[in-house]
Amino acid sequence: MTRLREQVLSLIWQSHRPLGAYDILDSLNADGRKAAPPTVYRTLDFLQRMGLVHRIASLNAFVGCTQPSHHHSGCFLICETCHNVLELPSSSIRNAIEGEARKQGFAPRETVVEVTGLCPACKDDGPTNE
Amino acid sequence: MTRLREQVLSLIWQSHRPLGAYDILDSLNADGRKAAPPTVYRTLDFLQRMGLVHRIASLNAFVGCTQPSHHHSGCFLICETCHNVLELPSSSIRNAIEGEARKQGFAPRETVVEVTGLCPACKDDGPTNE
DNA sequence: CCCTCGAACGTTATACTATAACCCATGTCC
DNA sequence: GGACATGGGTTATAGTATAACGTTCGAGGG
Repeated sequence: MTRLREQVLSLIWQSHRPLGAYDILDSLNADGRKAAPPTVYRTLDFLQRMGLVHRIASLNAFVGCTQPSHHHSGCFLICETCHNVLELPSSSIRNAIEGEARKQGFAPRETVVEVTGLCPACKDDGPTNE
Repeated sequence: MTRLREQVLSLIWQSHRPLGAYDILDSLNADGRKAAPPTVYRTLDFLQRMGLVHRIASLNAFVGCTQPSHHHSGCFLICETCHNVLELPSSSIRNAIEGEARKQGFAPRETVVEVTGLCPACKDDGPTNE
């Protein structure tokens, strides 16, 4: 765990919503570091391999993992209004999906589950928040 | 359904594996049409709205829908070796996921389920195919 | 001690994906 | 025939990601 990696992980954790790679890049540079895209992507790759960060494919963005202990990727609820992301543990869903895949003779390696919609707060606020 | 839309849909159907927007663009232009990216993206948007085409978020690519009758998005098994994609109907999985989301007070609008791994053929071929 | 090697990161350039904004042609409906 | 909606061409640019190579530094072996 180097200074750079700590710095990126901390940025991601502080945000509580998905950050784009270039958001991270800008923060790093605002912070005095002279970084270019490969630096950020390499760091994100590392953090993903460590299970500390997830990539949200629907958004091309990155969030902190809420349960770094389990390495499995989660199931994400993505609010279209406030852009917060909630990670569900819900390995049962994952198991169901991968079981279904195996029934087809498919060998699953990684599973992405991303639900887009409205989070409780934004749903109740009605259209005022949009 | 215009000529352009038929042409794009036909390209996607003929390929049986995800096509990038720029692959489609190149095919169109090889075919005599003078197209630019917005033309392709607009057409893809239309075909998605019609439920004829799905976007694979993990790949930034597009596949034909195998069941255009049901509008819901499917569950995709993506082979890392041969790049074929199998769409599972499996609305039960979708229901389970969205039920789980609603339990959290979340109002789901769209759900992405993408499983990456090895398809039956590539799994059995072993590493020879890689 | 010096050498090698690998990991981490910097640097430059470029590839790939997607959209904004504006234009014009055509068809429909009153 | 004028108003308006739709489809699609055109130009430019924004946003996301990687290739390829260089530099530094520390660990371990001879």
